[in-house]
Amino acid sequence: MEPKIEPSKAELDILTVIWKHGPNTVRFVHNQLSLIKEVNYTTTLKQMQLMAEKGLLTRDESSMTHIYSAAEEPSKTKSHLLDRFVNHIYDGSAGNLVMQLLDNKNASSEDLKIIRDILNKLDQQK
Amino acid sequence: MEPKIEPSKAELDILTVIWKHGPNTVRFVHNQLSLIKEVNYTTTLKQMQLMAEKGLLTRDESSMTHIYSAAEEPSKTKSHLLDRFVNHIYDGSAGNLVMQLLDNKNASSEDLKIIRDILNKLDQQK
DNA sequence: ACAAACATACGATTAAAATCGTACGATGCA
DNA sequence: TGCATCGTACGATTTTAATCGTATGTTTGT
Repeated sequence: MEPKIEPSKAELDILTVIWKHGPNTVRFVHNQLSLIKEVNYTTTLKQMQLMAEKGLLTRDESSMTHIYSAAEEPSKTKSHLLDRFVNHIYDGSAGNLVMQLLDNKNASSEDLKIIRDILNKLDQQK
Repeated sequence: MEPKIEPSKAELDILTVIWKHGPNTVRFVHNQLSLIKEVNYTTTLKQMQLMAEKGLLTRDESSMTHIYSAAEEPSKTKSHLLDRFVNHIYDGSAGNLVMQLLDNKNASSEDLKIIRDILNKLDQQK
């Protein structure tokens, strides 16, 4: 069983980059982060080193320039975060969450289609 | 325009109590918190005082025992948190979120019904 | 009246998260 | 070869969140 590590805010930013672009160097991640916030290179480096220690990332040290990867499948981590979110904010009810998502929010028609498709698929499975 | 204050973890715990039970005293909130975590009374007090300063809570000081309320409609705050969550974790796509919610997670049949109903309602509005 | 229980206020401390500066080894190339 | 560039390591600091201790006033019950 994997430890349920809660990535912090800054850590999540880094994970997001790696989720999106795949395993990469500190330099690359840092450049991406720089697009959305001002931060020192060594800060990103240190952060990623700590994340590797914690088990959020793994790294390949075979070449001098280390390559960092997400330790878990993105969907697994996201799923875990989603779970926590639903429990904390929506009292564990997925229905409540979706209700607000569709009611209050601007879900695109694509979103609606996707959701409908999923529901249909679930129907067929029964 | 309200300030978009990000409630911290501990603050969210407090908000959750007030959302659930309505405006209440520090003592009451503290007792509820004590059910899920160990914390000193004055810690809860201070936290709520700070939250009032920040504008997360309002308080009625007319009687000696102050009554704290959520400053915003729960749905508004939740909606804001949900929005941030979707943007951060699911790249802004509500569809992606729901997909995972229904695919990976155990959405109850009630949840599914709720979601279906919402979709139908949205259909009719068009 | 007065002690026990409960209230707020608030400074101080502790804990956790995030950032940065500096040292120093590798690499590339003029 | 030597210097600019890029890499990691790591201690130290800063910032933010969270907690607590103590002071002091109010209420309540006997």
